[in-house]
Amino acid sequence: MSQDPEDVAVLPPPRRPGATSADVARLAGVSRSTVSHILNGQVTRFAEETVGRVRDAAARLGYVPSAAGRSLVLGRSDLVVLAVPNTTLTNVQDIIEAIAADLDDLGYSVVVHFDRGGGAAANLARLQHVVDTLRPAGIVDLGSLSLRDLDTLEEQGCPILSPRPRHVRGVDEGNLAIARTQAEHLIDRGYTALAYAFLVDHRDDPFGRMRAAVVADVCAEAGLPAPTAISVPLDAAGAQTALCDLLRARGRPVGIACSNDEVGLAVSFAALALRAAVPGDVGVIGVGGGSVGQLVAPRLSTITFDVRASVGTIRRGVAAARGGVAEDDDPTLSPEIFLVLQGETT
Amino acid sequence: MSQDPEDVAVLPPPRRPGATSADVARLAGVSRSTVSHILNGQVTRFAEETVGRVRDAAARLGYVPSAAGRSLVLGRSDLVVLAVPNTTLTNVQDIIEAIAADLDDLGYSVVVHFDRGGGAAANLARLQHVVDTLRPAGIVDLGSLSLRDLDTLEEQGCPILSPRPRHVRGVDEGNLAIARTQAEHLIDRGYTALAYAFLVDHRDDPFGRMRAAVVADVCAEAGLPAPTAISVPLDAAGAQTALCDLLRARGRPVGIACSNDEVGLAVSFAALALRAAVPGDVGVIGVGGGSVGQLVAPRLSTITFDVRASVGTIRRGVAAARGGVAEDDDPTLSPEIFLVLQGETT
DNA sequence: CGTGACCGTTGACACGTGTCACCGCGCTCC
DNA sequence: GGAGCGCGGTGACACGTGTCAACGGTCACG
Repeated sequence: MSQDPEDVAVLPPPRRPGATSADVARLAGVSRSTVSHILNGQVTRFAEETVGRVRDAAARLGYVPSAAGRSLVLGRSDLVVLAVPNTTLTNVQDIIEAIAADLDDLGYSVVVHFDRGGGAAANLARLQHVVDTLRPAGIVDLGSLSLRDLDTLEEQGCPILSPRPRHVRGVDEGNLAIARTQAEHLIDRGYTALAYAFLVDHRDDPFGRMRAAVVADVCAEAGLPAPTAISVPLDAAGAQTALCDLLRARGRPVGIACSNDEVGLAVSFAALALRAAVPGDVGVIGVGGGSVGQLVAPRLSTITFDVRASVGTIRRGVAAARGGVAEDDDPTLSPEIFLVLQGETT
Repeated sequence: MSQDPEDVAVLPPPRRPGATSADVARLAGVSRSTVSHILNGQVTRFAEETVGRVRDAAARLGYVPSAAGRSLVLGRSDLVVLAVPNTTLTNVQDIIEAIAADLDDLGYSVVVHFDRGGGAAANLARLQHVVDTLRPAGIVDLGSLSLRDLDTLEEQGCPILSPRPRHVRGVDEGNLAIARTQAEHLIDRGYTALAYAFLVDHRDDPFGRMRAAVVADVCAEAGLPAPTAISVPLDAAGAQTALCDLLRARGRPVGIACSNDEVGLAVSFAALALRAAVPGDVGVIGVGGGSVGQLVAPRLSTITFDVRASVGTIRRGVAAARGGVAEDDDPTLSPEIFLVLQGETT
């Protein structure tokens, strides 16, 4: 403090530590308020020459506003929490990547929050803690939260950027729409006997049971007999045994909704080995949208997220939370359509 | 402010807004400093009864410290930036999930940062911006950064939690160790003619070229002829054509390092269709560790990250950055071993 | 000439936290 | 009986930002 301020202005550290807005103000010869206003877009209220000086000083110092300072005064951060369900969607990486890229362009950073074992209540509590701590600008839910959870979080002032899930009868978990879509697809293809294939030896997954329950609901709605549940191990012999038992019990044709693409491929391979026609004798639909499923013959029918639609919807959610409208809003993107069918061949 | 403070203490909002440490102090009848000290572990310096009162008050109010406030005063946040390379590692989701879970237990949140098109310099600049803004507690690199990038970031006071990549001769990109491991595996298996299979029609990927260059280096070191580069489309017919051309040019046997598991499976299927023995006439190794590769016969040799080792190493890095030692440090986890071979059958 | 409006700019406050230095008190020891 | 010491606890500051209210000056208008 005994140092001449002029010295500080004469020797602007070009890259060393994080320059503050006070440094910018000093270098530009204005007050810190002015810097803050100009750098936040209040340009019209200042002389053009001042705006130039401030911007130049900021650029010269490599000034980057501190997220901590901003969050503190604004009461919310520039973070978006991405809630990822504990499911095996093969292209989850692509989805996260696309969302992160889009939000990055908008100036947000993405904090990932994965569901973990311990039940829905524990996961909500963990998410709650993160929200309380980080005060994020919003939450994007990939199907991990129930409608009630979403409402709870929104009530606490944390906007939900993702669309409300398509309503599923009897349940409120968004990702269960996957199971409904699977069942409806198989029924559309003419299968009147359905089965649900679990992945044997998978980590504790209350999820699978709920999906199977949704398939049962759809069958009941359509007046079809209740689906059979089978467990499929991820090896050729085991899968054949499981499928063989199913065919003996239910006869042909049978449509099998699988808990993921790996199970779907195992079932599909097993059917071919058993000389069953796919599709025809056996209908198969997976979940995940993995590229391998599209590599084999016949291509595996599978369900995945529509990355483009979800990104567009989230972009719209961000704009709404900001109180504006997205510049490049694409009205053809329905906020309801999140799931998409790939390779409708099995 | 005209309100009696007693009133505030009598009506503690149980869940409504984010209670501050001042609220806790008021309710417990102590100063804010005391609350801060006790809640940060300075327990021995206070009377047991006071500690109890403070903790009770904090619990009753559902107090959660503000990340913004902490970050501001500490100069660093409780965020960890995870730099994800633009590669098709099938199990990247698992890796992210495992790392996020582990860091979550340690009290950190994970901000994902994906490589995007635009080149290494642009990606580094984006990462730099995030680091300047967020002041993260550390960076975990999954192979996106060069050694020089890592040094640059560490110099700026942002510790690198992930291990320095195994040194690869002539290059400094960590993920290129993948290509070296692939090549060495094929050579170990007795193949003296090598090829590198690109994914045709993939997004612009300077990555693939560099991997192929590493394979060429390994061949040169081992005194083998330079590898052939082929492009493999993800359909059965196209893959067969590509493989057929290769076999005609190079003869048998040939070991093929593939840019990912999908290419590996395509090559493997094509070889079987061409009545070539796998392994034997054709050796195949992919990248990604996808479960489908382990489902088919023969199981695909593939390279993936050792999730357990990487998590252990990162945990150690966190402890080191904190200036302590991880409680449950497992000394059997070498910080060098990140890559692991799965299903060594093709 | 007085009053009001407008322009460009600024001072001051609040946000919530961690921590350094300090304070009072009761006890012990010479 | 006074000095010293440890215990238990606290006041005050700093961190970096956004924004409200207010400032001085100039110009137009009555």
